[in-house]
Amino acid sequence: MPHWIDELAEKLLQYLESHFDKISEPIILNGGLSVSGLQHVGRLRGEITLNSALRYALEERGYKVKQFLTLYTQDEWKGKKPQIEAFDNPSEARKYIGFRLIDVPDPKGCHKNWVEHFWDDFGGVLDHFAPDVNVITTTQLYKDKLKKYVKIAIQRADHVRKIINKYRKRKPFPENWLPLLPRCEKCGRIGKAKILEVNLDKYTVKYRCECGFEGESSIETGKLNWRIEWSAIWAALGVHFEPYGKDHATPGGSRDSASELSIEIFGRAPPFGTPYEWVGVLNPDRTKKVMGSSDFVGFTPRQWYEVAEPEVLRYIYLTVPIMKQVFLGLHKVPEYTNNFDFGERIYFGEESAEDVEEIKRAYELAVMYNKPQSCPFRLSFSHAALLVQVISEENFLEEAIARLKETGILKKELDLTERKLLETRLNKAKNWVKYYAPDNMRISIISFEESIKIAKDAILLVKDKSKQIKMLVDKFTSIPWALDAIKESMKEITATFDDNKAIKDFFRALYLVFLGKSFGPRMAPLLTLLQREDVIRRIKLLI
RNA sequence: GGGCCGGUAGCUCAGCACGGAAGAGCGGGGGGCUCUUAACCCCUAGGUCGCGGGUUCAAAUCCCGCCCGGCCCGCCA
Repeated sequence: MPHWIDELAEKLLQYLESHFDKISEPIILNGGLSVSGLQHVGRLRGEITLNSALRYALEERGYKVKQFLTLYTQDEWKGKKPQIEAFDNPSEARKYIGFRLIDVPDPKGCHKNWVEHFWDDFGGVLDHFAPDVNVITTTQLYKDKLKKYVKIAIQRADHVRKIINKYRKRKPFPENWLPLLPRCEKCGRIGKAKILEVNLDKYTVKYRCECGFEGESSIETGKLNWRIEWSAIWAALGVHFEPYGKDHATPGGSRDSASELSIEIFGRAPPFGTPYEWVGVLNPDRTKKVMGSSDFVGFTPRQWYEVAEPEVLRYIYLTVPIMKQVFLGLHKVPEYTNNFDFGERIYFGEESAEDVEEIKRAYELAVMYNKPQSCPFRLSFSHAALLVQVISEENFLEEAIARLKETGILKKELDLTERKLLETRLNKAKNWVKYYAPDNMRISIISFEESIKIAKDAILLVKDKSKQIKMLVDKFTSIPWALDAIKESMKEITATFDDNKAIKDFFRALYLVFLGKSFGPRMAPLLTLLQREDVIRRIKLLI
């Protein structure tokens, strides 16, 4: 069975053939986001990943494609509780209620405004999740491409009204209503003013605002009503495809009405589309919550990018059917990465499974233009997470490679691509350990005081070995403090033990004294990272 | 009132569009690795496939009804 992206591509091409005169190129894909708050990772699902994968599929079929992302920056800032609380001074924040998003100041003062502040954690890393996305704002569109369609909408206001009123039986708009929300120049709020007169030649609107101010402002600073706005954007950008969140998908909902307006008012077939399900957060305590921008629930693409590879997220989104809920938690990055690696091995035929074709395609669409030539060496994420904790900071890539060879996990020389991939993964793992790793995956040396306490138990494991341990201490005092010498010394000691059980107990005792638990990373490399004196005084506790 | 998604092993889920002896990963348990990792390798899950009907030689898979959970829309953008 073909991947759903390919099915979508075929359907889109059919739709374009039957609803547009011919398939005009480039094919325009658009997505839309209102920057009402936290720009979470869920918004990468439909508006970014889906579109970019679709784009890739269409390009494979020989079409030119352009991918847009429209930011709804002209929308009203509603001042929901979490939005207000984003400010240090909530009472002051209330005065921005009704402002356009673009006019609300940055609550933290580090960017030009609210939009730029919250866009940063999404837009700043967007390239890594999908290349060549043309990001535009409605604020900009109202100054250029949208003007023509704003005029049409106003000229055909009565027709617009009749269509929209079909969808709002309870509160129909009155006659002489215009689909325009002007911005008051005095109080700064949008959509609070009654329109008195529109001058399309000057492109201005006279209004009387709720605040009492009567004035005239440029239509550019206001906006169209939502449904007509959506269809106007389609017309202005020439959109052929746009996915939409499930909130728009209800029959008779905003997508349906916008489609009708597109045909009736702008004489243009609406874009093809598909609804998509929202994404939720999965917390380590297993509670779940749907991600929400203005509710500030979720985490951002930047947060993902710090601890995980972007293609891993793309792989998730491309594996799960688009109408199914997905819950994501950053604590599960190792698992997600494993799944991605699995897909990669399937793709390169290193492993077999059922439904191979779909897995292969999901992988291909996840990596797109960054596909390696052949199946690269991959270090499992959880192993990487442990490894980064026991190698030194500087030169960590070389050290990691040496360690991996030593333990037999890496058996060949890495090429440049593989080195790069490994380096990336180690870096992600390092951050992941810092922020999200559960305690039992953290390796940390306990204090000497704790060591003394725990030694009482540890010593029971090696109670008849004090002679050998003394010998070890002697060796440790005299050898050069380096990996090989440490390893040699330990081998010499354990060689005198009677059985495996004794060796195991010996190591358990060591782990207890250093880590406070009876297991841990390979001991010798760990010891090289510690001070000789510290190692010796702790081992002495076992005598 | 309308719409979507889910209910399969302790957990996360795959399998259902083309019905044919209940699956994977993780966790848990056991073992291996001339040296010790939660790396890597091997073994181990006996679960009313939400419930009830129907179709069929055969249903987790198709049809009908119901129950439970999560979510969206009901005229904001």
